[in-house]
Amino acid sequence: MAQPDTKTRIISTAEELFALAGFHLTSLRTITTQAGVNLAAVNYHFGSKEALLEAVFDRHLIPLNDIRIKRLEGVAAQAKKSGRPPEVEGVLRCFTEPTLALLHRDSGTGYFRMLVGRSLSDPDQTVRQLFLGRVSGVLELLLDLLCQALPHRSRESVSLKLNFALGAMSHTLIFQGQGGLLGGVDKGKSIDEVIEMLTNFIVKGMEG
Amino acid sequence: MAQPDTKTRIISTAEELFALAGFHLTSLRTITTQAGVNLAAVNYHFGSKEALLEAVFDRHLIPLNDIRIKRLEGVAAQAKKSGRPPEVEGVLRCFTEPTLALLHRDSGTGYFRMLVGRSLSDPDQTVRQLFLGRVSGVLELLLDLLCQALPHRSRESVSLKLNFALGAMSHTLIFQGQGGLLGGVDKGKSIDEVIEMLTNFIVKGMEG
DNA sequence: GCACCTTTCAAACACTTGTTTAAATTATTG
DNA sequence: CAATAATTTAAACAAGTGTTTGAAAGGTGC
Repeated sequence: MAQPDTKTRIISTAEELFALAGFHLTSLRTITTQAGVNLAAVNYHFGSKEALLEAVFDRHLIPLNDIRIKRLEGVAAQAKKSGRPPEVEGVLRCFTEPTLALLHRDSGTGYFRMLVGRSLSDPDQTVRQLFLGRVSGVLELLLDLLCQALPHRSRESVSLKLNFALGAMSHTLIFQGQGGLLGGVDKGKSIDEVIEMLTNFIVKGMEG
Repeated sequence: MAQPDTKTRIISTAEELFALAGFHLTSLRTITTQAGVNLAAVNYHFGSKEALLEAVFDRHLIPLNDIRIKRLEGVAAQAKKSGRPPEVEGVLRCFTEPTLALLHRDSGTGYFRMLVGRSLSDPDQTVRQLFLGRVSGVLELLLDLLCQALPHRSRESVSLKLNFALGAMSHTLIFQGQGGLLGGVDKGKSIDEVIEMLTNFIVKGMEG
């Protein structure tokens, strides 16, 4: 089978290493060696290490955001047409389902899943900002719809609860599939069960 | 006012910088300069940078764990005496309340709060392991009690939900007090309100 | 064939990192 | 006070970092 081209090989290797060891702890020499390319290839094809991280984010995050936005806009249009506020669960699923789909192994996003999970709380400001800049738009749309779905709650309360939900989500993206925090969690649970349980957890917490 | 001794000054400065910029992105030179001590002081007093991180963790984490364990054991004893399983909310509060108390500004743990919030999902394996090794005992005790409180749920399910709850908690520790993810969250909420809302969120999600 | 553009390569660049050393200073103890 | 121990200091160390350079190699079109 033909090897992917240099650029793709670098992105894939970087994605894996960034997810496992973090952005700053992963050196360009480690990436290029594992990818089987020359050290200078990163700066030639991407310009800098930071630009490489952006490319890693964009490869899967742009399609993911497209899906999330389309679904959210669908729910918004539906609500407008019917004249009734959308349901909390329906709104949340627009966001959780495409995101948690990253947990599926066959989607080829195993390492990207971990990277996303960690990025929001990454101690490195560069990583945080690059990531947040790519999701804040979706999050604001999500927040707007949640406020419609919970008209008796203040925007501050809804925003706070959304933060709780995002924390539960990103934590799950990191640890699910590698045994959970305490180990042995995902023995008896299929990925779809995990997705359903997390969605239910968030919906209950949001509505309660 | 007399300055704290060298060791304490290093720990406090390191705590702040580790929380803000992460363990590996914070150099010993930055720490020692800001602390007003000589570069070699870290290796003299602690032995290594990693040992310094351990000292930072231990200063607040040991007392915190003592409180959490005492409260959990209290609930366990109470349940045994009464012959009835403990309540979910009571068990969870043993853990959440002392932990979220880190959010209070007057406790002098402002930066430690962020450090704790990030440590579980830190991309640096060293940070993760040092932290996890200090909390796994409490987490297992917590899981045991939660299983008693939810006898009709499998241990896997309870463990999974506990992971959701921990994600929401650590996320809150990071972002609360600095505007939340999308900004402007903590305008209208007191810290005690936040603690109550998070506890309620977790309890509802756990029971549901 | 030649010329042109893209890509690869080894080497070096300037810089930062954690750690160590040995001398100088301060504190403590007999 | 003298002597011993504890601490602080400036300097150097070896190793690793992202990036740049200029030459070599490969591909494409005329």
